[in-house]
Amino acid sequence: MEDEVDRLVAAWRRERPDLDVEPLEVLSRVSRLARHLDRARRTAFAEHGLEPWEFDVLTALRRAGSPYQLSPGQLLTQTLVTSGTMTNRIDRLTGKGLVKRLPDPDDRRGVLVRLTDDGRDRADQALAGLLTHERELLAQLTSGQQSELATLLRLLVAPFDNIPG
Amino acid sequence: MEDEVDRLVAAWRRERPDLDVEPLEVLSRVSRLARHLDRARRTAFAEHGLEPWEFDVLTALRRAGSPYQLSPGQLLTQTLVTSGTMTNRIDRLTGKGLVKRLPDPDDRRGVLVRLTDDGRDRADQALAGLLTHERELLAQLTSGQQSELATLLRLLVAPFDNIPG
DNA sequence: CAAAAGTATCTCGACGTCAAGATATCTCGA
DNA sequence: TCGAGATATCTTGACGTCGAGATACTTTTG
Repeated sequence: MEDEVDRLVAAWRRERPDLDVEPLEVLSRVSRLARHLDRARRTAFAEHGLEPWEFDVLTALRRAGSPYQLSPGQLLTQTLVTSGTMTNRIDRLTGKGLVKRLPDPDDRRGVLVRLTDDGRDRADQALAGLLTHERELLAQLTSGQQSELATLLRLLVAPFDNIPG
Repeated sequence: MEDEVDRLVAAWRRERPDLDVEPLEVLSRVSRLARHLDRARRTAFAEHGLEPWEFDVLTALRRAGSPYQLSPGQLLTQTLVTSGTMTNRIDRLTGKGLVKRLPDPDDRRGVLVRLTDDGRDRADQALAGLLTHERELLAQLTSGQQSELATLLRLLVAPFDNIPG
């Protein structure tokens, strides 16, 4: 089965036969697949009335474990957005009743963002829905191929995740 | 070597031991790797004074082959942005002298966007630079592992690329 | 040939993000 | 204890994208 990257690589080999475009076979596929996944996730979350960014914030809190609260600072290191963006996001999630701001008892500069019961339920439901959709996508691969793929991808990601940057 | 996804999966198994989060082992790694690649590309392109979106447009024209021209409509299907965005991009690339608009001789509604000589050189240089950087990232893998990875990824991407959507 | 439908591109207003700066508070050494 | 610097969060203005609609032209239909 051919994909867009096969066509992309063929075009480059025609126009730039002097170049070795082999790296694109892996890395362009990673980028394109990620874009498709983003769209699929948007669809999956919409079934639960959530935007992708809402899912990101709610699940970060959910993973923190009871009582499901983190500081805005912790949230922005986990979600890789800037502080202005996070303030805006917390405002909107508060407006929807999915999180609430509490004063940090130990630091009067700080606040704690806590999941409401509704927020926790929505996060749990959206995660279950996401996993259902993702399992379908992976049905293309045998279980052995899936772990092979996970292992190879870990080799590529680990340098980024472990060397600060 | 452990990565962030190992930690993410461990957190979910602790908080939601009832769920099978296996799909995240593959698909979260794809998304995270893609995000890291975006940042690495931004850095690589900056060495040639280009933004990622500029690279996307210029290389689409470059791959079209001589005389390096496409309609705005063809460009927006290739780059997956909306028409308003493409108009804006062509405006800015024209301002930098990397492309120019020509009237379409066969359709007076249309225009053709053509690469200038400078634009073609910049696209060629940026592509070569990108490939150099990407080869370094892939040095983690043997050549055999790279083709294995490409094959597995193609299986996942192909359904998106071949079924319209 | 004329009207209707389709197509190509551009315009415009709303929105989310970022980056820089503002404010309030905390920490630590002198 | 006081002040300098660090820290946590929020505020603000600029920017790029999207999506809906406008405009101009082409194609199809009767």
